[in-house]
This record gives sequence, structure tokens and C-alpha cells, in this order.
Amino acid sequence: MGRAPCCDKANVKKGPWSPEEDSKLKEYIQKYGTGGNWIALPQKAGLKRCGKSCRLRWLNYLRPNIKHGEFSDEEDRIICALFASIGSRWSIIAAQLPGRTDNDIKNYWNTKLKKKLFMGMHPQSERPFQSSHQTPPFQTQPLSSSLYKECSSYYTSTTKSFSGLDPSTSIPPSFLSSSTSLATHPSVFQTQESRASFMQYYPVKENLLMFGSEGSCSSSDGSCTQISYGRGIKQEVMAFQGYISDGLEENQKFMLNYGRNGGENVSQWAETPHAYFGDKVPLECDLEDVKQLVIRSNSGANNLFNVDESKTAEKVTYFY
DNA sequence: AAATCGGTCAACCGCGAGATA
DNA sequence: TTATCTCGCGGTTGACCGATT
Repeated sequence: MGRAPCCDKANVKKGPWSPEEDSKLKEYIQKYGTGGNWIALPQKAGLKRCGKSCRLRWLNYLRPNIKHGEFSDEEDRIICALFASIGSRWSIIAAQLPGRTDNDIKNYWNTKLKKKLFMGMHPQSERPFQSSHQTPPFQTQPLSSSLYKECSSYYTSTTKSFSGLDPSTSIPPSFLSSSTSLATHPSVFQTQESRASFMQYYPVKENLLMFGSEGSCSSSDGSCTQISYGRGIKQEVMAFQGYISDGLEENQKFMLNYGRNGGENVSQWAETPHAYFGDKVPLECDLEDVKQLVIRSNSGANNLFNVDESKTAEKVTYFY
């Protein structure tokens, strides 16, 4: 038996939203909220739209504080750093860029940023574009030198590791206070190495790696989950633990405490005592992780980061 | 001036996860 | 435990628009 459709496809309007529909939706949500049920919302609001379509329109366009227009270099850097670290988890990346939506960032990455990155690293590139409909982006603006420096320094072929990201500048403070913490997305960390590399970005405050709280509300659904620290957290150690071996005392152990506190999800990284972070903690990723990341991101026909699996490590670095 | 091409981005689709009955 | 429903995510599509031929 197939999946039931979320709405009556025959009786819903598709395509671009009219200003009238926009104002209907906006007015309704501002007055009554979503009611936690997008499926029922269009009927209540007098819209002939699918609930999913309403949700998307609200989240990506109508909700307050949406930022449109050019991305700053700093935003470029953040996207770049996070993409290298966690891949195409756009909602997570969006959560670190207030006012930006996952859709925005995804579009920006696919249409501009990866080309900028490519051009910045290979201004005289002879690299072939492997699909006939891939246009060499020679006309695009080269990556700014600072961003190029940042992104191109991810990978060091001699050590087969990524490095060069300064944790104190690459990740904005809001990253640390996101309501959509990575801690709630265990699948983000597909390998021990990537877990460790991500964790290196988090500052340590009194022996705790912290997620959540502090009023930042940038998740793509516009909702906030207040994270509380300390008291009352049910100590429920979840799926993953990380080990960081470089820049820390050997095999320093971190644990994610995750659970619910009075109906709220709470999560908290904790470390055993005596850990320290040096001034510069290199970002370490296993080469295979990166290859897999690139290969995975390659499935689309328009992807510029085509990688032949047979390429050497040196050639893999070519793309970053 | 018309046709074609390429880039952008809003919107759609299908799937997995989580909640609930 | 299972079935069903809704939400949210990431990949993809296609309309639109400006540039080029």
C-alpha cells in the first residue's frame, strides 16, 4: 500500500504564491499561529494550498527577520567551514546564520559558493568539466583572498588532514547557542574523526562543551527550544562519544548527555576534567571521510566537485 | 528584434523520523 | 507492537530573467 498523500492534490493550487495568498497566510499565522498542524492550516486560513506548501512559504519567505540578498564573506566562511565539517546538512548550517534559510543556503552553495571556491583555488584551472552541460565558471568572481585562504587551507596533503580553520573566528558565537544543536543530530557525525573535528570548534567553559540556549533563534522552522543547563538534566548518555587525540590530552573523552527536562529536550556535552584546547586546534578529518563527502555530493549532474575515485590524495585535495 | 543560453531561486517531491493512537 | 499521520529535510525541478548571439 502506498503512502497516503498529505493533501488532495486535485484541489490544491501549485506554483508561485500570489500576494493575496501571502497576506492570507501571514495574517492567519500572526493571529493564530500554526497551531502545530500545517496540514489543517490552509483550510482554516482559507487557502487552496497544501499544508507543506504553506509551511515552506512561511519558513522561507514570510516569517519575520528573513534575510535576503548578498551573503557576506563571513557567512561564506561559515558555510564553507560547516560544509567541510558536516556536509550538506543545510538546516544545521542555516541555524548558524540568523535570518538565512536552509533553502537559501542550499541554493547559494549550489549556484555560487562552490564555484567561487573552485575558482579561488584554481584561477588558471585546466580542470575539465565532466558533463557537457557544466559550464566552466570562468566568468564568476574569484573567491576573495581571505576566504580562499581559509577554505584552501583545509587540507594538508602531507599529513592527510584538514587544518587551517581558526576555531575562534570560523564559527560565530551564535553557533554555540543554536537551538538546533548538532547534539540533537547524531547522524551528523558519521565517523569518529568527523565527530572529533567538529567538537574541536566548541569552546570549553568550565569543563563543559555547551549547546543551546542564549536566545538565538535561527533554526529554519523559526522555533526555539530553550536548552537548560545544569540542574535537572536527566543523565541519559546517548548514541555517541567523541575522542580527541590532537591538541588535547590523549584520548580526552567527551560525552553527550541528552534527555528531557520538564518536557524540553536538553542536551549537553560533558568532558572528563583536565581537557584543554590550545590556541589553534587543527581540524582533522580522515581523507576517506572527505572523499566520501565529495563523492556523495557528486551525485547531482551539475556538481562541480566531480571526483574520480581513483584519484590520489593530492588530487582529492584539489577540490578543497 | 528574436532566439537561445545559462544562472538563479522559489517551490515541489519523496523519504525518514518521531509522535500518537 | 503496529499502523498511521505529520513534520522536517535534502534533492530536484522548472519558471523566470538577463546576457549573449
